[in-house]
Amino acid sequence: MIDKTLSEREQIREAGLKVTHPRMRILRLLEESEQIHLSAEEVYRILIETNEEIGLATVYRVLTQFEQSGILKRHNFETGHSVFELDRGEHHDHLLCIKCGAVEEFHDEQIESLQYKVSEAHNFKTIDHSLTIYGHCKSCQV
Amino acid sequence: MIDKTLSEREQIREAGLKVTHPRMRILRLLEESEQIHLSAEEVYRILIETNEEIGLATVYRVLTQFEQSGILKRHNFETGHSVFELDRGEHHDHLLCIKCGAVEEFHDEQIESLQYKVSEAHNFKTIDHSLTIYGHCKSCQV
DNA sequence: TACGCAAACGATAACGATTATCAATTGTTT
DNA sequence: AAACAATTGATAATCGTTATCGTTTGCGTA
Ligand SMILES: [Mn+2]
Ligand SMILES: [Mn+2]
Ligand SMILES: [Zn+2]
Ligand SMILES: [Zn+2]
Repeated sequence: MIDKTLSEREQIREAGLKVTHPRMRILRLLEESEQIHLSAEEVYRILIETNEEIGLATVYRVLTQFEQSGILKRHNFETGHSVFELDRGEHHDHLLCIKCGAVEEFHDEQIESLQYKVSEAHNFKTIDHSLTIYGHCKSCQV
Repeated sequence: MIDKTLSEREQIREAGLKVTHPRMRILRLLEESEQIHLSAEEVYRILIETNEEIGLATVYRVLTQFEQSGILKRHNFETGHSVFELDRGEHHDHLLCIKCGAVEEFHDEQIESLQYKVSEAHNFKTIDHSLTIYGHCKSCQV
């Protein structure tokens, strides 16, 4: 959950992490990217293109740290690699186009509460859930 | 979708595959296992314990073939590996205990139809979806 | 039943994403 | 500015899975 009034520097501090060049650069990148959902490799590639000398290991490490401190959300779509996005505080689920890779977001309160009901009916204590709809997006239909 | 009246031999034939020893053995194992959801490594380990000389590569290959021909369903829970289960014809989703690994199944027609609505609202053509609730099962709660 | 041959097998190398290692560097506190 | 733990980046290692390839096998045909 991100308080948008916090600067990158403050967010990193709040996470209990030192404010280093790689961390600042990666957080800024996530905030400024057109693409909301980015993989570690994509973040790395963007850094390289910006002539940043940041190692791939650092990218993975920082993304994981940001996830653990709540700055980022990690998603394991069925693409073989994790993707990350800033935690904007509002839970949502995803529609993923299996043709072009486009990701759309949605939130449906009814689905959420029905999930909770299901969970209760099974005496299950929900911690998290993942709902992804796979298919063809509007522009990928024939 | 499995026609339960078909023997293993017939199911494999229907899939357009030769009836080989490894395929028969793996299909039978899936049908006779207490555990509904099994990973490739688990299938391999069970075969080894039964003194079957079936290679790990063959296990992966056969599971994938069975999936492609509709005999099995593959799930990518957030466990780092795929798990497989017989396709019993009735779609369902899962509750996964992150403590003991137990998997429970559920089906909620309301959730299904709401997902369809969401999909429609986004001009999205649904092909598949994956809904998994993560948490603590009844026996893992303090 | 034996033959022929594509299909399938199993050992193992290779792969892609991710994590671990470790010497050198850097941020923060004094 | 010194001191020192935290962090970095190059790279080795790991893990689940897939590709390779010489050998074996299922099965349609003679
Ligand atoms: Mn999202
Ligand atoms: Mn199931
Ligand atoms: Zn698309
Ligand atoms: Zn449990």
